[in-house]
Amino acid sequence: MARVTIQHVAQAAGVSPSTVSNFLNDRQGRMVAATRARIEAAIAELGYRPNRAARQLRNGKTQTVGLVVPSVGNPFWGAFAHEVEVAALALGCSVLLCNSERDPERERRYVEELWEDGVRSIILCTSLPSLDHVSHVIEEGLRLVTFDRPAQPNDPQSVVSISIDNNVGGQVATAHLLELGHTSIAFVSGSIRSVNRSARYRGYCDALEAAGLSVADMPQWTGMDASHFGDVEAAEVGRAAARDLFADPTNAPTAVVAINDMTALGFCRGLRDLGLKVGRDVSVIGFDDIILADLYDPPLTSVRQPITRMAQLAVSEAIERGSNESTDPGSSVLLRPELVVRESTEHVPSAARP
Amino acid sequence: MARVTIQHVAQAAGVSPSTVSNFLNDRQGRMVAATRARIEAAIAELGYRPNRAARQLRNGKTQTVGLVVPSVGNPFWGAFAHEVEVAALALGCSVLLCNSERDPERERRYVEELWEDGVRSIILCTSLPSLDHVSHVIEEGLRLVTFDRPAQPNDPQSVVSISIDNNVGGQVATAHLLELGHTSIAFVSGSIRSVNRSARYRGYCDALEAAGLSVADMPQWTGMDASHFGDVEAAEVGRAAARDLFADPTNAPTAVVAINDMTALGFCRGLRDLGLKVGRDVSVIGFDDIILADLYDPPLTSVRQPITRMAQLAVSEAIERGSNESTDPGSSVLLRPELVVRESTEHVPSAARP
DNA sequence: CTGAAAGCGCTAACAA
DNA sequence: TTGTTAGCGCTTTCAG
Repeated sequence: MARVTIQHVAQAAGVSPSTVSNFLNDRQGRMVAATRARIEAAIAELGYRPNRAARQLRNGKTQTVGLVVPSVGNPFWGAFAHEVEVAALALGCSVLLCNSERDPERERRYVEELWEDGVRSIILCTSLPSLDHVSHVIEEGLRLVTFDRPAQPNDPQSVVSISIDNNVGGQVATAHLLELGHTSIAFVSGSIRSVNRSARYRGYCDALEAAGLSVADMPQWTGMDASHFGDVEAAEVGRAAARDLFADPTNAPTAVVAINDMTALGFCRGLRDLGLKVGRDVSVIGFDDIILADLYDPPLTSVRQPITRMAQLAVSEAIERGSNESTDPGSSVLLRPELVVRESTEHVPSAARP
Repeated sequence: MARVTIQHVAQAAGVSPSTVSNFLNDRQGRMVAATRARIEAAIAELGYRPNRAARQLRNGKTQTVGLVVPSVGNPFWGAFAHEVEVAALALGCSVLLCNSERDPERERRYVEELWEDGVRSIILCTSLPSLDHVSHVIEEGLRLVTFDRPAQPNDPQSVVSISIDNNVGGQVATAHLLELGHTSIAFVSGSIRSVNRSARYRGYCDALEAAGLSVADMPQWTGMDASHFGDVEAAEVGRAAARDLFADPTNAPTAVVAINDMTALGFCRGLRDLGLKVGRDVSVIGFDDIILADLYDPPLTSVRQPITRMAQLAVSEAIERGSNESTDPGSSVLLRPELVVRESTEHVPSAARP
């Protein structure tokens, strides 16, 4: 059977194509109930489904929302992508998924391509300090929602940001360790050259200082070089950090704040390589609270991001704004992270006490 | 600046639009070198990019490949989606991602919608015994590649399947446990109502029988009911299985083959709840070899699926077939799984020996 | 070897 | 309140 078009529906309903089009586009006020009913019936009977390509060609836009994540290979982003897809589906949209590998150039290319393909709403999971690489598209009218990156002073007006308050997250994580009696706490991250990471780091510093401790006195791990930017390697970073930090036992921390759960898990693995026991010997706390945090042995203490809620927010900002104007453009939504205490953090080991 | 169309290019190159179109569609034999060069120059100068919507409207197809996975929330599928995206990118295609939650109805709807939207190539990660729910679209010309589901006798001719040989996988896993001296080996799965799962189960049975053991003598876990079909809950399944199997210690296994790594990890977690130690007390083996298998404590023995290779195959079958006709339609590619031995499997504990 | 013209399915002026 | 019409940007016969 051939494709059924708006013409067929019009014919079957005894009206003109434009009336059907009006019907389809929620301008039903413009027609009398009987007409509406006839169109409805015709659509149902013929099993008509509007052709997206034609619609897009005509309107210059899709019903698709673009989602650019660092990498779905990382369980956190996989879970987030999943939530985004669920939320978008509820609003009748599909999701075009792209992995940026945290490469600014790939981010730019993807955003541009999506734009060229008629995608007018993009959720960009980036944490680059600047949005310059995509600002020209924003100026043309792209509705951009950044995720995991609070708004920065120089961001274009129209951008909305969804993220947790990473500074608070860093503080909460560190404070938890301090309360357990730790005074030698390292911060482990592949690179803190991104706004959310540096916010977490600042939270860590703030908490330390509030406790009268100096960051300079903490065991330092200078991380891997910037070329290891991908999220797939997050676990590798943690593992390397464990190896390096404990190479000199006199300078080894009793606790660690990891930039995310994958890094934390990698760190735990590294500890294991060294014959150290997570919790008993070294406390480890991560960020994100991915499913695996609870599955791990020992279950990992983590700072939870409420991804379901965040995905809903991101999608509704991306899709519905313009019609709803629910949030002020240029604003940041900063959700409160939640500390989930499990067994990877324990009181400072007695041997290390004064 | 306004959109640059094929017209502009034509004008700039001093030719007609149709010539440019010919150029674009690799019919360059139809024009003299000088013309070609002028068009190339014009495209470069104007920064022309063809409009996909128009192209699609005209051709009735996209450059997009649809990917339907059970759920990117499961790290295995996240990793696979990532590999697919990489492979597609290399071929100039984008990926439209859909989560079926293993619901046949959602699978059907997604496949239909993708088709309606002009997507002509779909990688469907399903393990439903029948493809009936999408066969009408296949008849209309959909290029379908199934993943994780070997071809079945009644499948439409044109379908190509990519998967590992799950039967062999099940055998290898079980044989490994047998070699370690285990004789009480349970099989843990949420449901084996899918072709790949039942193949793994059969492999398990085969190996047992080859060793002169009877499946009926093994501790049985009858799984959760079919409503728990999602991949997100895989870990829950494992955890529940551990609780149930060890409720009656006289009937507890010394080793377990889990249907996948997430279930295996959940099982390990369940063991921990019971104060049992993975490896020492109970050996656990999973399937997939997700990144986390190596990160876990103890690192998980697993049957690896070569996802990078599989993703490449799936994408090239989905996109390039028709031009290439590389593989016979209707065929199955069955890759060999690889046993990765780590520390979650050990010799049968002495207490359990005769 | 290249150009002119028709039309894919839909929408938004504008007319009636 | 509904119909007519003119394209959106591209490809593809069919003439030149």
